[in-house]
Amino acid sequence: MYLQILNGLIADGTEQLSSDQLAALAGVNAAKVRKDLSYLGSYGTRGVGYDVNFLTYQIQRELGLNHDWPIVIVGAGNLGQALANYGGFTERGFSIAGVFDTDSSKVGGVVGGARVRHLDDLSQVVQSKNVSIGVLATPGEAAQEAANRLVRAGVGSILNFAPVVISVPRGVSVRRVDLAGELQILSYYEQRRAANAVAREAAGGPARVVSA
Amino acid sequence: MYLQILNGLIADGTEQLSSDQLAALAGVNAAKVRKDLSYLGSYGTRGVGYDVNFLTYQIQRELGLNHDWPIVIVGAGNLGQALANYGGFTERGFSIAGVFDTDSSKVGGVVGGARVRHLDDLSQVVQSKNVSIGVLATPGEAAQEAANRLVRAGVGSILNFAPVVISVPRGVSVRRVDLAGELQILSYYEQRRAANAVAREAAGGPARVVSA
DNA sequence: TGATGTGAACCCATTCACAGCC
DNA sequence: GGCTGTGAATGGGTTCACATCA
Repeated sequence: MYLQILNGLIADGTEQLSSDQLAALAGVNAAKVRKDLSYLGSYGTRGVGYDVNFLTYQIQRELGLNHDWPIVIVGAGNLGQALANYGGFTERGFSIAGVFDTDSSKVGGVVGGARVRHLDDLSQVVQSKNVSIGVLATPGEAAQEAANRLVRAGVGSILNFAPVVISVPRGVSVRRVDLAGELQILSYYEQRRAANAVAREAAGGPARVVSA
Repeated sequence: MYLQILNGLIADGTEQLSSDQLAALAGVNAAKVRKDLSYLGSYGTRGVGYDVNFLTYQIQRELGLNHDWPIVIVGAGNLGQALANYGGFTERGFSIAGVFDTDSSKVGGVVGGARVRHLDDLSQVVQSKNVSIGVLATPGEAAQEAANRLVRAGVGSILNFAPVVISVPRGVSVRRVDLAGELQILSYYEQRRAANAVAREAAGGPARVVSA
């Protein structure tokens, strides 16, 4: 998140900022910002703040973003196509080494400027292009099998967009993005908000509102 | 996450499960599962476990998922189109009340079975269809202005897919999904894994591997 | 016996508060 | 004076351990 905010500041031309300012932008405590950044080293200047460009560079280096990471996308359905077309990945240093599917009506088609290949070719591409990150964008039913294939092919990390929890061998990292789940969380807030509104109306007094 | 796992179990036909089993599936501690579920009430049976269907219903009710939530999608680019086409939202009770854009080349087109409308019509749709959740899928430059419009239209919660942090008035909830950011986190793991592999090779001994 | 529900203990991220430095 | 960097204090989420009950 800090990195994203810093990128925005660079675009604006800002060159210096204090932990206070960064904290306000990130919506966190200033002490937390300083503590977090202190784990990277002492890159601030007392009395002045942090140099935006330098700090950005240090965070990128720590995250391993100083070189390109090739990724593969498994699943060329709605979501897979969107992710392949989505410029945000390549913009931030993740090149798409291949898009894969098992559906013969999809294989051979072009998505995001690349031809869709059959999942059987996964291993070959992962190994020849040194891919270590895979994106899972299959339907739920196919997700576990696709994950198995990714692991067997040698991928070490999986970003799972499928609406199921997958299991992987120890040592493989998984992050799951549950798109509908995010909406569910918001619906919870909205339900609380609605309940509060009702309570307020009944009491005639002010009521607290749920906030993220 | 519990809900998602439970949905999978229902599909499998599982009817009972213990906190131990659920914990294993969720990758957490069994005590945590029991503590979490205890906040909903005492819906387990000592010596037996939890009834999958009943527990699912209780979680859904708590999250406010016992009725449909209409949502609007702002931004009909790659990501917006994908989200509109993505079946996962409607499947889980989020109907798409409208897709909006400011680009005249997109307005009037059809996405996800619905016509794309101009952002100027946002307020009208939000109010007539009682929409309280908005999905932001615009480019970064347009995100803040689109968020302002969502808030003005009366939306109370925003799911932000734009690659920037937006600010909203107090009382409005925002959740941000940073797609590339997720990959960045994985790239960090991979960098560590690579560093460990090098260290192991140098030492000739076993090395620890980073895991999520 | 076996698994839940929960007070108490624990642990670690967050915050405070201030010394240290520009 | 102003802001960083960090030891110490805090607070709350997580885990333990066991009373409780089917």
